[in-house]
Amino acid sequence: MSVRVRFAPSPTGYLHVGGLRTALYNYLFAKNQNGKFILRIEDTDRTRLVENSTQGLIEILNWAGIKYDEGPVVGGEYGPYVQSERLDIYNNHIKILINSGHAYYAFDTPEEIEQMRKMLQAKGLNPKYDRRTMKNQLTLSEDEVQRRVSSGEPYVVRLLVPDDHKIIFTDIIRGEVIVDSSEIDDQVLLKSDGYPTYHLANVVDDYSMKITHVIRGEEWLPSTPKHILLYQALGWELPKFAHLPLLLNKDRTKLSKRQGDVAVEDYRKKGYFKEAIVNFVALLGWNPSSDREIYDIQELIDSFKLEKVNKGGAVFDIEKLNWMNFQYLMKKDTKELAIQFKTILIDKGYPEFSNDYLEKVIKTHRERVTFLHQILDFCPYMFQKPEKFDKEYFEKYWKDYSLEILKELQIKYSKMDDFVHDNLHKVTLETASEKGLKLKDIIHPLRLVITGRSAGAGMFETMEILGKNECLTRIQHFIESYEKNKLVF
RNA sequence: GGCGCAUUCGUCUAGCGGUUAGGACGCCGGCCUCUCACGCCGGUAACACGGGUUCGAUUCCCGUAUGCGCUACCA
Repeated sequence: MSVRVRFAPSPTGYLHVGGLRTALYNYLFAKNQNGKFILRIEDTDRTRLVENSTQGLIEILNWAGIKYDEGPVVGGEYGPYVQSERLDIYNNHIKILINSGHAYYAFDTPEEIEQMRKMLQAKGLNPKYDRRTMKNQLTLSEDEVQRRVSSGEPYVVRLLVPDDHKIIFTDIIRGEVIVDSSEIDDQVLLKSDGYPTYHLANVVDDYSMKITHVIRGEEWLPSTPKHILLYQALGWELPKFAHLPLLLNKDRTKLSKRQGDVAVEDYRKKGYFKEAIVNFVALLGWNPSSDREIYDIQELIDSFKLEKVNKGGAVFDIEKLNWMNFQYLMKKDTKELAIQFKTILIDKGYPEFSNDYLEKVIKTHRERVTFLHQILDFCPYMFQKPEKFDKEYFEKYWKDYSLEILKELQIKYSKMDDFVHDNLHKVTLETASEKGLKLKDIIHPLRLVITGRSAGAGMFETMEILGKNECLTRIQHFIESYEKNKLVF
């Protein structure tokens, strides 16, 4: 039987990085096994729906390169893939469960249930639904039940959980898990608004969509026995289960807002590459037992093994993500980066630079930043003349002879035919020797004049990229300002 | 509270009875150097605890502790 897995988010907001990892592991497993990856939207909670979030979910998944084989928009033979469009299917199964005695109608109001729980808690008992004392199909007469249902009185349908029954299942990641059914509440399967709960919809859909492996977050581990009861009640074969460890904050609580960004979209906006996020998140809770850290998506697919997923939660460490982003910044093709960078510049209102120029700037500066967009902050002087000059740097390196040398260089540079690194180095070094100075005695003041700052790429590389005209203009401009005592710091 | 799951350097992890417990991020130091970086070299730092099993436990079993999850007409 060919592998079929699904990612089944609720459209209640943005995709969480934990959700991204769940989706990714499903995807990696499917592709590794030559199976199908399905996207299903679980929108049965009408109160938490967030408009357009399905669209956002799909968009961010596409951005990350996690393509689904079946799901909303693309369709597939087991659709529809949105639960609110499958209500008939759930209702049919509810009827089957009621008729077979595995589920029953219940008519209690929320207040009555609340009261029951309080009473049980007061007695120190488990606040489970007490099916023997509440208003339901088991305590009411058949006629009464019929009357209430057909009169349109609100009702829910609950799963009749057997007493004292050990539920044992094997989780691919965790091994054998045993839960006693007496711990399990008579779960609501159909809500009074006519929508199914997660438990029912999930089981029915997984079965009818022929899902072979249920790969989901650890928070679902405690409800897996409920699902198994449902499979058994419906006489269905169980899928295999794999419960993924949680993603954690720095303080080891479940990853949440407040302690940093959790939406994938936030990271995208900050300038993280999708390759970095996918690579990073993939290695949170799993790795191919190798010393390598950098993997492209195909390599992840090729080496992915569910059995090798860790059991313990993993802290989302932004420092390592940053390092990984840097790795991809260094690795990526500069042509592609230049195109991206161009849009960043345009957004910030800069004039258009040639791709060739941008590529050169990127090549010489990317090793100094974490994000592509930071190049602009790091070397704004590559895109506009320096307006201010670093005072500390000036005071440290500008000597009484510096102006004289600068004027000499101005003349020498202006006579150069080939304004390239090696020639600039040669000419500048000659000047230094003539004056009995070291190269760096000249380079620092020169850097100040050309860039206004103390930090930057190699001076001669920088000058070569800026070009002869631009450099001479900047030197001239500096001399004028300096002599008029109009330098701005 | 009950139930479940987990526990190797600060963090991500390798390890599947015998290892000087390895790698990566971070941090610290050095080298390189025109600055800032990159890079290179080196350092720091871990098997939660207590019992077993065994010739031998990080590894297997049982407790304890701690953490997390679930305990909804939310998923």
